[in-house]
Amino acid sequence: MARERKFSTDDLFQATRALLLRHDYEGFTISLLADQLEVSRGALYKYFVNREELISEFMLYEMNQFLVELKQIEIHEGFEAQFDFLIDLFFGKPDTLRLIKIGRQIPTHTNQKVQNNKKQLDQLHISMYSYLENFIQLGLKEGKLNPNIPNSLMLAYIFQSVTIPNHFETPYSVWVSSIKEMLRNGMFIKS
Amino acid sequence: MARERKFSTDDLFQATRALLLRHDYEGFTISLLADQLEVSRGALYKYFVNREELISEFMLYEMNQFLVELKQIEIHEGFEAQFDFLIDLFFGKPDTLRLIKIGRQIPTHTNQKVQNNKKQLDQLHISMYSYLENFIQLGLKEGKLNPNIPNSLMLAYIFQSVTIPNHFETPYSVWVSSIKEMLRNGMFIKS
DNA sequence: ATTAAAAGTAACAGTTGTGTCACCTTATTG
DNA sequence: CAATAAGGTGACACAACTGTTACTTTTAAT
Repeated sequence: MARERKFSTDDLFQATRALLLRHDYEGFTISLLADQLEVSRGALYKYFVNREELISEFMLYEMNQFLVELKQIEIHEGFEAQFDFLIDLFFGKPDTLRLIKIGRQIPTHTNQKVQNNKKQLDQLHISMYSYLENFIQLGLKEGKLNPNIPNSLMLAYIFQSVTIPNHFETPYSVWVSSIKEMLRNGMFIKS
Repeated sequence: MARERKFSTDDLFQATRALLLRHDYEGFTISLLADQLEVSRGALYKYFVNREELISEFMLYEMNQFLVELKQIEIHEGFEAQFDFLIDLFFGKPDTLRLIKIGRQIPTHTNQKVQNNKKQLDQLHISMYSYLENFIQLGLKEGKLNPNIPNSLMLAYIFQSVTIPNHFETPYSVWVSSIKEMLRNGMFIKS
């Protein structure tokens, strides 16, 4: 008994994704989204009550997807294998990592649903960190990681690595292995 | 024969600085600036023709100041001393590094003066990189740096280090020395 | 004291965004 | 084929910006 939709929920999320990546959190507008989906702005408000609700909803979707993939880290035996898996995962999804950062900007002052979504999102964030924390713990237990460096710092470097712009267009495989080398042994030559 | 100003050029730049840091490039508005300086918006337009011109002007000022300090790297003898100087400089001025990034967002589509300021700013950027490039070259010449890692990657890690949030509030000196350790030798234990 | 330049103001027009609403359109189902 | 409910539209009110302008205020020089 309903009219046919001009776009699917998937279309909606995909367009949201693309626009968030192109224009950042600020800069993302409902008008842009409506243009992208070729509907009026009014139509979009049938599916969410405001911008924040849409974005928080989208971020939950995105984050859940990412966690499914990150969970695969547990399949890999040993720290070295997990390290390689992690770097490959992150470099295979640079956009996802950027989105996770962008998603942190959702403001707190808004309706109940958004509050709730933000709470869930925080929970997913914590899940993500606990996977990574386990990874670090394994590395320490195997005596591979330097125990003097704070865990959060090691994780931050791994995260940041993905976002470093390859200005001089070093070939991808060289770039990635340079980053692994940098993370493993730093920039100094062992003396 | 002129009336006394309610704010100095220095006040203007200081307020611009604080607001850019607080609100980012987007988010910085002339209204906020006027409030901060306790003048009307109209008054501000006596000193620049638009937002972009103000910001580009400010960035030139900021960048020139920074380069004066960075130039001091040449005083230090040897790569190790320069490395310590650089880290200390960067960690002493985390805001300045953020501003330099923010300054990269000035749009290209605007008046001639802004175009010109942007060109000058690019020039200063190049100057900055050439100091850093010399630093890297020295490290390579002294056989201290790993020649397999692209220079731009090493510089990126040094830059990024400053912006890593110290979430768990590790004491400052521990934090900085952990970062030096990470940059020097990575997170893996030497085997 | 007059005057003119510089500094400052407040109101205005224009743009771009948000969220809402009455109304129209379309597909299903009874 | 009529009823109905979901999908969609365009116009509206509102807010926050930007940049402009006619006008007022202050101050130093003549």
